[in-house]
Amino acid sequence: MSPVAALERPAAPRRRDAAATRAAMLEAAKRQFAALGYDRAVLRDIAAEAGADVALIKRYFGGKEGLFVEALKSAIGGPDRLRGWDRAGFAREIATLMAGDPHAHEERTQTFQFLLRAATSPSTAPLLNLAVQERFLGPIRDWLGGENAQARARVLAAVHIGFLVERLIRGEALVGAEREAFIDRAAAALDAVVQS
Amino acid sequence: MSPVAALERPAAPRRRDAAATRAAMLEAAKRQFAALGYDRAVLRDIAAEAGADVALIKRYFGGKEGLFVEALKSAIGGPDRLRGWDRAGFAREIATLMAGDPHAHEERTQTFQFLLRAATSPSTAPLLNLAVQERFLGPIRDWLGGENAQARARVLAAVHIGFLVERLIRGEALVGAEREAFIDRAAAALDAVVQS
DNA sequence: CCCGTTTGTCAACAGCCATTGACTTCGTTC
DNA sequence: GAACGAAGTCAATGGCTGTTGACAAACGGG
Repeated sequence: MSPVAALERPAAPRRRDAAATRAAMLEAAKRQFAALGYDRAVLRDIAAEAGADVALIKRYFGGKEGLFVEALKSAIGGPDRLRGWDRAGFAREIATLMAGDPHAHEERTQTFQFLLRAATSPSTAPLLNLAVQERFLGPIRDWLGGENAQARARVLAAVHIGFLVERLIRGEALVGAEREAFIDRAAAALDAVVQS
Repeated sequence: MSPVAALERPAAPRRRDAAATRAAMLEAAKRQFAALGYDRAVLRDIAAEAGADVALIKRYFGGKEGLFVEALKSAIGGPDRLRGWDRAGFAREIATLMAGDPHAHEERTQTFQFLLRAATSPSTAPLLNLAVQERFLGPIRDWLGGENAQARARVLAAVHIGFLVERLIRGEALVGAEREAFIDRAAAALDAVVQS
């Protein structure tokens, strides 16, 4: 019934490669967790989507929670992601991003859903908190510098998150005058935090 | 172990009253769903907290989903928080709320948590969309007034939600100097939107 | 070519939980 | 006060899902 991996020419079931299957499972996990949330995501389905067996999840990740943490880290990315941002363009760039681009946002949206779901689920919130602290708040704090960097980083993260959620709820991208107005306001809000 | 309804004098098991037990179950459901989310919330516990039996949930609400929807409606219909806010105090009030209060952060954030967690349940997405539009975006827009009210309302709602989520992830309330700094910055960010 | 190790597969288990229907008790009406 | 319906209780059942250990196949070095 499901169009999972129906047409994956069964003649070449992928040469045995632990790293590859591990990566495939991680990818599938990100998709499933994003779409369904932690509790509703089913290990069997994740494994199936990756073209692997459930038992391997235990072997490679220890269990469901381990898989989730690993997927979370993979989704958030490394702590050096902020490198190269400049203060001037930052606010408007983020704002434009959040207004929504009709194209090319598939992957980003998925990551968001993933993070949002993780945030709103009590079972995973502590895990997310840890990851955010290490890979988001810390780097942003350092990037901001100056006084009260920690608190400002918190606020910045909150505002950022807010735009992501709004974008997610809205569903479609903004257009025309409303889009311009939105970007202006959002950039102003972000700048208010970045500029001390 | 759990301090559910242990001390509800068992001598007076409540005179038979369908409406009352229904209401009690709804109240318990709101609490449990807010605290645990849809999936982790257990009907047995909800019934127990309401001092009723599980089977009645089926009879009165049709099932778990029905109970959830009903609880959501009930939560949405709560008091309107925007009434009486003035432009001057608004930002700081919200910011303080989001910093977290070591005490008394039960009732106030429960509804918000419930709504946020509900956002991840596909079956309630339309319901929630409507609620956000009617009870959040609409009032905020009217309250803001002036030019580009709609766009500004979007941004304001987004920032607000962002703080909610950040609070949810963070888990604990802020204290001391960081708390003060956070409130200041958050208020500034909100003000940047409110003041046209 | 052989053997140990890695990789992948299979089936069963065990716990949790919503659902369900039959049964009992209470309240009300005639 | 008898009978009917509503309110509440109880136990069992069935499905779902994470986990687990035993087994088979492939790989690679000696």
